[in-house]
Amino acid sequence: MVLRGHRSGGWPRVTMADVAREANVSNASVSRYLDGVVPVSEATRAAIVTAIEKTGYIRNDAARQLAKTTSDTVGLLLRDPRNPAYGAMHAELQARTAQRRLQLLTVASPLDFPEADERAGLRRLLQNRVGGMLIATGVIAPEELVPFVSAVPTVVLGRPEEHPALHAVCYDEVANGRLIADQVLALGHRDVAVVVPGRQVSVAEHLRSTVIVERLRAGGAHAVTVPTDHSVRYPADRSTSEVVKLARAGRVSAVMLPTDMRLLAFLGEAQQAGVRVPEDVSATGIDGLLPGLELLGLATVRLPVETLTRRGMDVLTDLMTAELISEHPHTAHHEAHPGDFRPGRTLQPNRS
Amino acid sequence: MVLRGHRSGGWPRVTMADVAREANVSNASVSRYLDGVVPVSEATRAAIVTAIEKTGYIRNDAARQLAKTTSDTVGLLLRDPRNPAYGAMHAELQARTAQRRLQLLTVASPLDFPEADERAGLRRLLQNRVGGMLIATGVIAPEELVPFVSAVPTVVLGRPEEHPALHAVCYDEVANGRLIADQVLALGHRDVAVVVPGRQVSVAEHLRSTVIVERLRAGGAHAVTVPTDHSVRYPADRSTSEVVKLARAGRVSAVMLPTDMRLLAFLGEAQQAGVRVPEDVSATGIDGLLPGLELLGLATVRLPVETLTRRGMDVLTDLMTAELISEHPHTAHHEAHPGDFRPGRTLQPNRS
DNA sequence: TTGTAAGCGTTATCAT
DNA sequence: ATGATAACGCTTACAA
Repeated sequence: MVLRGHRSGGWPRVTMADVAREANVSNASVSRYLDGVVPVSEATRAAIVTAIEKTGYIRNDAARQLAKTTSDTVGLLLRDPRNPAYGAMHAELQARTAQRRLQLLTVASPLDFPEADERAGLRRLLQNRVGGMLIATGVIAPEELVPFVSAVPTVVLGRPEEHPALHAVCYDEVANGRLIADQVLALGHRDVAVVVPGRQVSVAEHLRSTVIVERLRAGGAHAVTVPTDHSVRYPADRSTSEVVKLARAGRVSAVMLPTDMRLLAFLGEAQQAGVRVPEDVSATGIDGLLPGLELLGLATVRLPVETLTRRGMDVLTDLMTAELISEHPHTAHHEAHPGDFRPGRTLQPNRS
Repeated sequence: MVLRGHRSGGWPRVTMADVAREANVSNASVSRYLDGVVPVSEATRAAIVTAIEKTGYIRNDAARQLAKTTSDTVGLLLRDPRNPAYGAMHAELQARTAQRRLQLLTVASPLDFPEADERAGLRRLLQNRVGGMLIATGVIAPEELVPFVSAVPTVVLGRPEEHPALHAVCYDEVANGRLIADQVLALGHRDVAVVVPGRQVSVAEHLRSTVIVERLRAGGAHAVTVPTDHSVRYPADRSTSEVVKLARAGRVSAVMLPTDMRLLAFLGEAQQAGVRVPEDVSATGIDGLLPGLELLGLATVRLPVETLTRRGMDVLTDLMTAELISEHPHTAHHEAHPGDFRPGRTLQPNRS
């Protein structure tokens, strides 16, 4: 499909030259006025302003980007807008970029073909010559990311990243996993089911779950792992039914899931199967970002989105300006931010 | 802040000319190969492919856009990514644009300064010379939209729009309001509180609520309206406490809110105030898009996002191709899609 | 099928 | 402070 763009239909596009002619000044003056950094005389300013009003001129960003070799657009690769955890991140980043007078260009990757699409999304961002990139908890492997990173300042956001060439501001998934595992242990649970997504599903989820399992075992509990290769789409995949089955059989007194969306899925299936939470089995998630969380009484860890996005933007802009002065640190920046445990009625002392 | 972009730091940018030189062909051949529509000989194809591999070339989209006067990017103005209703829309649209080999450029407007920011967002989209625009339930007035619309094919999405110059694919808020009001009436409620947001908060919400009020009154019920000038941020604004007060005083047997997020806020405050839902008062929302909906048992109307986004993209691409052949319909296209009532335990027969 | 060259609408350099 | 004019990297007639 070939689509005609802006030039079509309506009036012929008005360019900067039109404005200049209308205002009886040079092209350059208009450009300078628009930039606002070099001062122009009051007379020309006035002429330009009215000319712009009259013509309805809007600056062509493509031409601008081509002429400047710099960009004030930040690219965001976003995993799944449907998931409130990413929605919150998107909203936060939007606000923070606006604050810094930067643009945010968002590319979302549909859940269904993550790998291929994240690569394509990355390319699209690069084609747009973004000045910096934010990778929000993608599934793409670090090695694949590295070649891109040499082209543009990039910060991996949210997902734990140890790669020496990738700057990262992430959730402290190790701390988070321990935090909630300790709560479960403290309440006397000794037989616990844990859903463990593969790392190709989500690096973060995989890490959370494995940490939880380790911690449970270190604490003397018996942890039953239930693997899954499916994304957190609600409603659920097979691992959920698996866990419900374990609960119904009384084989576990608690069920732990790496995200609140999965917890929701579990609660839904449990309800249908007649398994009561928390009477029959306790359950926990991680996120703390779902609207309605408190009403449902989800026991979870609240991720620090606000801190994450703030620090992420800090690091990225530092990087972008550092490149400006050709200062290349050879050690990538890594930082991790733990969340807070949020008690909820889905997690109760073990009564069995 | 001045930020250096792509050109900085890493290697000097490789251009199409570099690829052409490497492959011993002309610039034009490379361009044609990349476009894929005009065939090139096998020999040149092979040479180009290896040259691209070797150089790591990535096409500069700004230059491309400048040279073509058309764009295959669709701009999306999105209200609030934190709200699952918009998150769902975003995800859907992402998938649908990808399907049509179009790009989706998203600009989100933070809740706090809707009016000014939506105008700015629109400008940004236009500066990017998008080939089409999707306005997802903004708050900006139709009159303000019209001048932009003459520049680019535009479809208003989700929010009810009657303006003769604006194409719109929206939720049938009248049908939705009636649908749920009828349910409440049928269950014998005769004293009902309705939260009514101002139209400057949200055109859609305003309409939903006023329709509900009308319908209730037409059905012989007494409707208490509680106005609000605040956005649907959870937790709540004063109108929520107001409604809780009415419920506690026993002045109403049901409370109706124009969105599920508001319903959530109400449920939260009610719980804290010791008002039981549905024992003391029934409550309804509209959306049906919250994850965990069924668990909470929200009585609501499920909005048809899938249909909306599909039709929206249909209309937009029609418009974009119609402009191509200079065919200008003088009557704007309007269509509305009703949702489905979803029963939930928050809505019960009136027992008072 | 391939190459040449004239734009596309800005910004930036260098005079003035 | 302002005005020419050369990039910027690509597409697309038009020629060959």
